[in-house]
Amino acid sequence: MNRKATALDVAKLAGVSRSAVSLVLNGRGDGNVAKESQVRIREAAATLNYTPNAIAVSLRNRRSRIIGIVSDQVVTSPFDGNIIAGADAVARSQGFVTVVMDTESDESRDESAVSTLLDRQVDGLMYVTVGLRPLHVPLNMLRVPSVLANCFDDRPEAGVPAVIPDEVRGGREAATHLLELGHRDIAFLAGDSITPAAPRRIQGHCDAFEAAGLPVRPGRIIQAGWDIDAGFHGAMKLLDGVAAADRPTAIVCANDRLAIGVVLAANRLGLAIPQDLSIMGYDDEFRIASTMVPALTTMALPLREMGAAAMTGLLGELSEEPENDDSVRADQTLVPCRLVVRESTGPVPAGRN
Amino acid sequence: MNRKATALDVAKLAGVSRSAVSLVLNGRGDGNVAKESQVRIREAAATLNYTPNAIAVSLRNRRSRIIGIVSDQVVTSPFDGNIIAGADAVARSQGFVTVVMDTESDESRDESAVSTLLDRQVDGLMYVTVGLRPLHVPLNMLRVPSVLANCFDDRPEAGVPAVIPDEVRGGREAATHLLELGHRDIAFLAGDSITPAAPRRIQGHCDAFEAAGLPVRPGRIIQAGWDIDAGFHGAMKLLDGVAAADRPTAIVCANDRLAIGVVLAANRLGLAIPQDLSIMGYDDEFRIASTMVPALTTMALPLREMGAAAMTGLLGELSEEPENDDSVRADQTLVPCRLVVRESTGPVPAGRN
DNA sequence: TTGAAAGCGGTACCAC
DNA sequence: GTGGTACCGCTTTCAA
Repeated sequence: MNRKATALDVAKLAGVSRSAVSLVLNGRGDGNVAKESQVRIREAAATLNYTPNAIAVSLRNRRSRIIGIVSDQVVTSPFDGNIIAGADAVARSQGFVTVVMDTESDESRDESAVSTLLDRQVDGLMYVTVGLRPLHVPLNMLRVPSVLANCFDDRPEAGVPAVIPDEVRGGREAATHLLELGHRDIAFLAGDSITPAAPRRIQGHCDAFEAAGLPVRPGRIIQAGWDIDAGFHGAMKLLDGVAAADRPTAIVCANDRLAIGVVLAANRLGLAIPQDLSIMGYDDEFRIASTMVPALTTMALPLREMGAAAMTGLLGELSEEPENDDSVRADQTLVPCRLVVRESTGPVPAGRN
Repeated sequence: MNRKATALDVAKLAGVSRSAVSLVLNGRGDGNVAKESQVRIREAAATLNYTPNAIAVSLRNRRSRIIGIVSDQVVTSPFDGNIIAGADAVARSQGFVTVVMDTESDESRDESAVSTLLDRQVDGLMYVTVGLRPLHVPLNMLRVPSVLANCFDDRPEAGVPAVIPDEVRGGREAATHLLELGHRDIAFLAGDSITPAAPRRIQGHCDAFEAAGLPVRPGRIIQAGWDIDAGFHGAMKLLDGVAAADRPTAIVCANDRLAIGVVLAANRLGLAIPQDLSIMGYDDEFRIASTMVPALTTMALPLREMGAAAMTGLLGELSEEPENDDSVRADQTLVPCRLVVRESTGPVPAGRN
């Protein structure tokens, strides 16, 4: 538990100066330090188990190689941890470390979280949210290069790039999957519209019908909620006591938990899945969608990819020439979702196409 | 985006020296700096929007006020983020910041994660796991005060304190809840025994029966798995085609997802919950247990509390006199679980008690 | 090729 | 009370 070795210790042991140690260990030894010295330095460093003090390096270089991540409740929620995981993997691969501050959805803590991070001299910032949503970036976030993941600032002047899932396309491809299976009467169980994810998925859903030249039956888009019970009750409304010919043959849900509720309802009503009813989820929630009975066909959110893309962009910005400060690029990168076909969807029942 | 103000800037503006600024802003002004100067310094700091550079402070004080957290897959999993959240809340309240490195369950990355953290000069370390499990603490972890959360090192000489849930008691109280409702034939659906959580919960289960002077029917403890499908198939084995008098009247599951599977099966078999069958979960998984249909009675894991307790202990150790280094306290703190009664459990069906 | 020395932004000791 | 100054550990320039 004795103090860690410093560059000076290494220098002494190798019989050289600290400068030499620094040069060699940073790969700029050739042409500056004699070959023999280099070897001795390397050996000394190894025997002393020397690694540089990152704090001191940060202070000296005025770059901490720390990326601050502010999240609204990613850490405590079972959902989007993968965004952070994806981001962190990229950061780590480039010698960065991330420190995340979770505001637990208390927006009044945004600014102070960013301040704390700024005081720690983070080189860049990333704001991550659990669900897709618009927000006003904390002003002090603009002090360092920043990026938004799974959220966006819709004020055009904000100028912070965002990486978000292509929800419209996701909704469209989900519907298309079912249309191709012959379904014509498809219901959509949405969550509330507090997050723009729901309306966008619905938009895509309708787009698919329009492209197919088919109408969306009125009353088939139901705003229920996001949880199991909402799915259950929504499904009961759609199915319970309704004549077979008047039931939708497929239900697409705005997330996998809704889909669980729908399956629960179908089981209770004695409907076989997918023979009598096809069910789709959304999210491909870890260990939920794939282990359901039946396993859920779902639209996977590209969480890891989003995190990775956001971090890659951010780090890229950091290494660029810092001349072009005010080239306000308010990009918005759309990452496509991934259709995962499992057992809960199948051909439309005979006579209903 | 201009450079941040430094203590020197403040000193100049206030017409004093850096030392004075440091003293005042650290609350040791009285008795050292004239009242007027104090005011001027505070004003100057405010107008310049000065906050100290944490990196510089760390270097000088040789304490970074950073706690490193190594997790096996907490971040990406939907489970134990709350351990980290609880830990982080405590850390933040004392001016610490946490940086978590997720090894994504690759144990070979343990050492390097710890090294990275150590290079960053963390003041302490915490190791968190998703499921309760024994482990060998990475050796270099012993270089700074450390704590384990939801895991433990069973080598007596390890000497790293651990905070874990009281699983035995949890299993006992779950069984007791059902026994009190009159159930006598209770099945236990366990996960695999890779994690000691399962055997401990089973242990508690059997303890409760023994305390009640009742036998556990043979074949009623089933090792299934941890996911929805395992619950489904386990339940089918227990219930499908079995005479009513020979069916268990209650099933307690080793987690909430197993319970979902059991409900799914019950629904399919036309069994009403809790009238025909009581079902218990374990974990009180966020937005799962409380929104199931019916809402699940479950045993809540004290995740936040564990994280908070672990961090509190760790920070306490940091502020203690560092004289008593080798007082190898291999404590193990057991945090009790919390019974949450909802709708999925009820009195035993008539004639089965 | 090498080493001395100047900071990076603070803190804290020590004369005055 | 006050300001000068050494130092935390490292990088980098510059003179020898």
